[in-house]
Amino acid sequence: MRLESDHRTGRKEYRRLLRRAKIMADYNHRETEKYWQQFWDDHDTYKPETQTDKPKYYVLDMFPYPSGAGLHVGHPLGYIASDIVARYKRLKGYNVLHPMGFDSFGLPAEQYAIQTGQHPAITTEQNRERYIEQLKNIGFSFDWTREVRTSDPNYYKWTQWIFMELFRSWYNKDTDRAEPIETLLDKFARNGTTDANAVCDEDAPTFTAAEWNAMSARESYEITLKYRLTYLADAVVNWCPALGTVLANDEVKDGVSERGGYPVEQKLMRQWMMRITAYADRLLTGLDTIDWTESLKEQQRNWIGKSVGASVKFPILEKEQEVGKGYNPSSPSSLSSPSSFIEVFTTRVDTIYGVTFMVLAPEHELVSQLTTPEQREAVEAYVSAAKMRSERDRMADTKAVSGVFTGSYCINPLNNEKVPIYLADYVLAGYGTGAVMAVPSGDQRDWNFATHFGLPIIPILDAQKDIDQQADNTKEGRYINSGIIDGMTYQQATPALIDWLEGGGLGRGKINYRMRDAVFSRQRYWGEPVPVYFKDGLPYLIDESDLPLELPAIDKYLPTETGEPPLGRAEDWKYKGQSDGSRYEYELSTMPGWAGSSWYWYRYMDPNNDAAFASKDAINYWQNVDLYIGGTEHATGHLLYSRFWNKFMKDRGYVPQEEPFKKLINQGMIQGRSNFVYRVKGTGTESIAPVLVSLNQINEREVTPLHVDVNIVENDVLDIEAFKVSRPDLTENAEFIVESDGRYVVGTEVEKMSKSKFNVVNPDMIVEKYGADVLRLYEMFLGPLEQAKPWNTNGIDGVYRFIRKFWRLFYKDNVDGTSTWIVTDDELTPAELKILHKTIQKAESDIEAYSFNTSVSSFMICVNELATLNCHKRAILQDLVLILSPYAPHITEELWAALGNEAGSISKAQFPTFNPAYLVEDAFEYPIQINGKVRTTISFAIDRAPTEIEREVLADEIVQKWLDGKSPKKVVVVPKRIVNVVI
RNA sequence: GCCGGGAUGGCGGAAUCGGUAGACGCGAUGGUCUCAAACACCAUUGUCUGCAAGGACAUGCCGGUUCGAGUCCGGCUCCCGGUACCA
Repeated sequence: MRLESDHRTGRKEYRRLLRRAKIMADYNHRETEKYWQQFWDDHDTYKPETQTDKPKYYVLDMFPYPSGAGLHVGHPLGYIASDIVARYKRLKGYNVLHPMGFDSFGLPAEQYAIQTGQHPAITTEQNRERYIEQLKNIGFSFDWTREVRTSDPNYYKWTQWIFMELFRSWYNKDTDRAEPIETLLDKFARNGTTDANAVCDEDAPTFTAAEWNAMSARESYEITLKYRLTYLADAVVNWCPALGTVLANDEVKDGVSERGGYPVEQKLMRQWMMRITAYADRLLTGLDTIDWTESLKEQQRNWIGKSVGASVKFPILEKEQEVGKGYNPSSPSSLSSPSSFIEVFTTRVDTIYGVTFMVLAPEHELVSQLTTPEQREAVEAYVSAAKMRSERDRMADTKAVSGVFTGSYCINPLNNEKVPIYLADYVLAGYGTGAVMAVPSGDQRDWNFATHFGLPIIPILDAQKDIDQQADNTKEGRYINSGIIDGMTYQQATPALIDWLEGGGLGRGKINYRMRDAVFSRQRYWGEPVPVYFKDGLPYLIDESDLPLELPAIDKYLPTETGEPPLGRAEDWKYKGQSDGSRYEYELSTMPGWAGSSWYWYRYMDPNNDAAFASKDAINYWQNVDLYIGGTEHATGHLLYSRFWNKFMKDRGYVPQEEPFKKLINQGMIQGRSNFVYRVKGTGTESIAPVLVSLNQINEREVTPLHVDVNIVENDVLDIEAFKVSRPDLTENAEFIVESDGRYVVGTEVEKMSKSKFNVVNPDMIVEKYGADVLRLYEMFLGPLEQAKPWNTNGIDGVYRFIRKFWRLFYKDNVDGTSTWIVTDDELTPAELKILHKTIQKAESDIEAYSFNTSVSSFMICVNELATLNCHKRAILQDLVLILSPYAPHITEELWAALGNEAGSISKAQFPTFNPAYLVEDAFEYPIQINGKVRTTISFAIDRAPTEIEREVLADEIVQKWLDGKSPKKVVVVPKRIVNVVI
């Protein structure tokens, strides 16, 4: 545009044109960013090389669930960090795999389908497209040609295939790995169960080879089901009778369904399970080999919850039996059947003489047998009340003591004492044996229970203190009241007791895990169908050639009238038997959300393979994930299941690495920052117009806070006009009481980011206004990656200014609206080199430490200092462009080309080399402390001897003043750090 | 309840090994430029006290170790994540 100050054009108009022209000449992020995004797409810039000598580097993000609300500013936080690492590693000479995809099965899509009748595949696809568009706008260096979607039949074919492999495998404790089921059958045929050291169901029978070989096909098949790594068992679910469906824990609030508010009860249902407990020990020890944060490893360790203890059998006292009258607890007859004793697991077998009662979970299988007629009514009431409480409520509630006596007794095998049997809901059926031997002197919960029910509290260690006030769980001192261990120490007592118990067949040393086998069925539609059909009541795998078993169409996404899962609605959905043409019922449950995400990092290696989940070549090249970034909320779910499947696949020879994710970083959650306007109470009714008062003008007024859209608020000041337009319901005829400067100041609160709180900030608006580079820099600048923080755009202008200041190192705006390239080839000064190399060093060490916020600030310092020095020299700026490029890929790609390099080639360049020679200092400014407080600073040469420093410091005028004639007690000189004079 | 994490100016945060608390940025205040605004630039900005030089206080709270503690130890408070069917 040509501009002339023409006499016919008024001065005002001229300036208006000038202003427009100036904006145009300034850096235009919209055009530039679009241009390079298109360029990268067109040139497959970020596809890894296939023929290369470069080392590989695999950077992975936890893939998102494509929700209807679209990508919000919290999602990109981790993606930006991983993208910076990916781009940095390319500059460092690695062949980088950096893919993205979608975890596209899940409850919200199904919930939406229930409400609208829309097939979840359709809404999921719409959401996916929106996510991709939003992700592309941010300039990530993903190789989109490798995108995976867990709900795509070409993907879930392999999820189903892995399920089948698990079904076809058992865990051999001798080799400590999973093996094909055939090796187990082989052992059975040769030696029966004697040398089959397997992880299996508790009720798996023992048999000889002859017995095995004589079994019918059905019998032996039934037995193998007890060994497979995926198997059917009863598990507790949230059953809502009114909705006729199983609910997720998320859908249950305060014991009633979130939808409708109907009562929810705990119900046992037949479910597919995963034998993850077989891997408990390897999941534990594997943690020592991977570079994850200690806190995350600790969470997994606690989740697995290995405890070393003993299991002990307490014989049940038959009604007619009397203790001491010919009763022999260790006689074989008293322990002959599983219903003749109660088995407990304890980590403190040494406290067994302190047992004064037994507590069973209300779900314990012996409850009805143990309940005496007099107690039946009370027990039944207690059991049904417990059914209404979730496991978490039961664990959390430690204040209220509740329980009920069954009327029966068992025998403490050590001292033949009669022990009353109670039920209490703090004992969980799923942990240990669902029974606890209660030692009130040593366990606080048992102590509370004993006190409440008036049961005796027996001291067992002479070191126990104040046990009439509270339990004392000490292991110190010597045992008292303790029969065979009287006088022993803890270290002596435990082995002595275990020996005694083992000798009598009454117990044994045992390792117990808190972790339970994982429930793998969901009574849902939008998940992978389980590739199983039922014949005569037994499950069989479908033929591998029939994979993928695709989701059938159904009319409604609800359970059937008879309470079967939604797949029961599918018409004519039956498995066609092999030869005889008969048809069989499919499994009607689907897989849980974590199925598809437990192996997806392998699919990215070779996403379009039809013959395998990924080719051997691809897996052998990429091995495992070098850096994985995602939220801590996955600590014990996804990250544990993924490690489990990975170990299984390694055992079966499909993958080479024991652990899938070498290094893991958790990004903190971005919370919403809600804004509020305040309506004076009593206004805004039908007859009274609303009065809306600014935060600092509320004073004595009674007000109701109302959420206001954060997108019409800037620096906590409301755009009143925009508010009126967007919310006429709240603002019709409204009176606004504003601050003295005319502004309306809103209130704020940190909450979860959600549509209903009007606090969702969408990255697209930021990208449009400030550009993707600014969004990327700003999200990193916000604070440490791993820390949770509320989203707040208050500081984004600073980053925006930084980008323009950076641009002005290259271009100067002219008065006529054009701009001039001002980069020179002048020689560099030591000061400039020092600034540059300080920044190179900082950028490199920060990126290696994943401290992205501090490197952004070092870039700001660098640009500020270069601007102050008026430095526009090519040799400095070219390196600066390179080190900034992982953070701000668009503007740097533009400037890289402007500097005369090949377009689009910055990601193939080399990261500048740091040279420490430029940073050498010859003096250090010592802070001088008097009694730990800095009073002055004095500069000394780097190599100055501490004794000389001490002498000069003491001679210093200010130090003399503080000494006030006294001589110092002590002088601490730490070279290149500090001097402290103690008076 | 249990497990894990966190708390530093008006705000986001920095201080990497126990060594100058508050880098960098936002906001605010004053100024330059402008008819005006925006942009840009300059200066000030933890609190209290003092004319000033300076001094006192200060990293959620209480106590300890140390020449020296935001950092290490003991005891609390509050907030966040997970708690087995949200992903």
